[in-house]
Amino acid sequence: MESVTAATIRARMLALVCEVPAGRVATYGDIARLAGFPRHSRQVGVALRQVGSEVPWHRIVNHEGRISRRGLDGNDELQRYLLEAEGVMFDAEGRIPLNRFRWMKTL
DNA sequence: TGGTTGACCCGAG
DNA sequence: ACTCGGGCCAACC
Repeated sequence: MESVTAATIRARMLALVCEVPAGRVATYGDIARLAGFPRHSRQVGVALRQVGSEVPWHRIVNHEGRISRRGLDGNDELQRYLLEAEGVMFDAEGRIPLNRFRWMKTL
């Protein structure tokens, strides 16, 4: 058996992010759970931070359906722009209705 | 070597 | 709906 390294987990998470189709979103927790590490949701954010355009990072939102803030930088506005361009809609509170847009992985 | 931070989540009250 | 506390751990001082 091969040992499960941090790099392995990261690669697996990123692979799952790539599976999220346009017009749908997934939460950090969803990705962590699907990767087989239910409570490692923070690591999804860590992984996405260093990745570039090879991964649709904008389809990942927090458990409230909101765009997670990164403090500085206006990339969160870009994220909303990209999602709306794919047909994802936000309510008046700036949240995405997860019951409608949440991605459910199909076998 | 050790403490703090952070693109998070969840249960309990 | 909100607060509080615990969990998790790579990255960064």
